[in-house]
Amino acid sequence: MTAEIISIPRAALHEQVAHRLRQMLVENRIVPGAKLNERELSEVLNVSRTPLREAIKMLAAEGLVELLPNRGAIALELNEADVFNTFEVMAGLEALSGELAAQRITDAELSEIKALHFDMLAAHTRRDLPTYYRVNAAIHSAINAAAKNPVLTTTYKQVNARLQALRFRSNQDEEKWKAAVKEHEQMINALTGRDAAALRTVLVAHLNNKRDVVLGQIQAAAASKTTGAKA
Amino acid sequence: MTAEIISIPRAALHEQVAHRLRQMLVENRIVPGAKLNERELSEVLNVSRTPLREAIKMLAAEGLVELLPNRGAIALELNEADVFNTFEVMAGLEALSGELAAQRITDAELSEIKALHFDMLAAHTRRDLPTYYRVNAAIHSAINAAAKNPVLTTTYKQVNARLQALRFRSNQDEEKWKAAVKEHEQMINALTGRDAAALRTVLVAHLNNKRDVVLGQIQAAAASKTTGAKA
DNA sequence: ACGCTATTTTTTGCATACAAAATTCATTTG
DNA sequence: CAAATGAATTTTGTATGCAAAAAATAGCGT
Repeated sequence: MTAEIISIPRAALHEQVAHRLRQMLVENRIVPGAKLNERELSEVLNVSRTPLREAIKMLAAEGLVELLPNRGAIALELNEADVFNTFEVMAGLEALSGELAAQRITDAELSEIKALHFDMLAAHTRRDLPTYYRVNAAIHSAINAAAKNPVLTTTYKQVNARLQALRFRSNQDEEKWKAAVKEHEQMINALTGRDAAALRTVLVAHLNNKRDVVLGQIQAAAASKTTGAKA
Repeated sequence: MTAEIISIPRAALHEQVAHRLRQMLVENRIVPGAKLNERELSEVLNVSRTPLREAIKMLAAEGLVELLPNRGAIALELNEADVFNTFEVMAGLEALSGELAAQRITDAELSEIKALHFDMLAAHTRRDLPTYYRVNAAIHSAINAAAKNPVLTTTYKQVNARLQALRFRSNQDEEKWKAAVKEHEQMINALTGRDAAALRTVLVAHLNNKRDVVLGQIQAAAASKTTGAKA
């Protein structure tokens, strides 16, 4: 008697393809502005064009790719204004997450976030940026989860995904990094005190700073490009 | 010489289909929970199943339909918790719209909103609910536009679309209607004074009341259904 | 040599065809 | 007669084929 042969009726093909494309976009394996060639992708992903096209339509609705009539799809390309606007919405969604989380978080959830906070401090102390990024995202995700609103979570993830692609791996300003860690401490305090208003304030400030860092990097990248300096 | 035969290279078929399906869903021509039969719909819409399925995938990504593996798609069905959560997010998005609008609105935009406000008062005085709804939506839309953030507008529309389907045509409580109009007056005042904080407060309260009205109607509908009373 | 146009090639968009899964319906059996 | 089983039908999911549009290329003239 084999235990559970029906491993799991794995997700539909178009779902798998959408998932893999999302990864490729977020990891910059498909760079912003790049064309999504259907024949090429269907070969790489080993599926026919039909489920591939269905997946691309989903990504378009999610705002990860742009559909050009009769010219296929291209990976989302954000100009400075787009980044600014997207961060503005993210700040609003984070603020809402924080407000609700402050009201609804359980002690267990709060403990876990505090643990993650120490993980983050460790990563910061080691100047381990990748781990810092990962833990940082986990903390924001945990706050969002504590808000206990699936609609908010979905909306948050969808908008956030558009920004993931431009998560520069380059080290950010040491001073700003310190400030970010400081803000995280304030977040923990606000959460512990179940102070919704305070958490909103901290999160909005935090997101605004994040926005400025990213915009600064974009401007720096643009400048080095025009002057011909290498990355 | 015929004037402009090439009217406009009309949108791709899957876009048209998505648009029409959205309408059918929002207007409750496809009721919540109903199956979207592909053969049936492709006959009604006079397209093959390929662009139809692409459109359905887009609607799924927008959250207007739910995809059931190997069982097609069904129109979004919201339980009370879903409605509550969706309104919670809408309140956050409205609040953000208001905050930004208070900072960025032009005198011309403000004048137009004031004009719409009078249209709304007229509709209220006439007890003309359909017009009231239309103008009401136009005002909220105008505030959103005044925020001048396309990402916010898109997100707002997408989440709001999920609630459109349950916009009951039934008359709401007279007292609550009056309260809603009162809130709109406060909105105008806050906008005129460019008072972002005040507008946020009013809009959140306004959305919470809207939420309660809708939830009340859902509960009433559910109750009359179980008791067998007719609508 | 350069720019413009015509032709080929590629690519997208839609329709159709086929396979697999789910649903329906009839039949059988307790 | 009800429940269960199994075949027939319907429906979804994927692949392929074909037409139209866009892109690339070659040819032409200046």
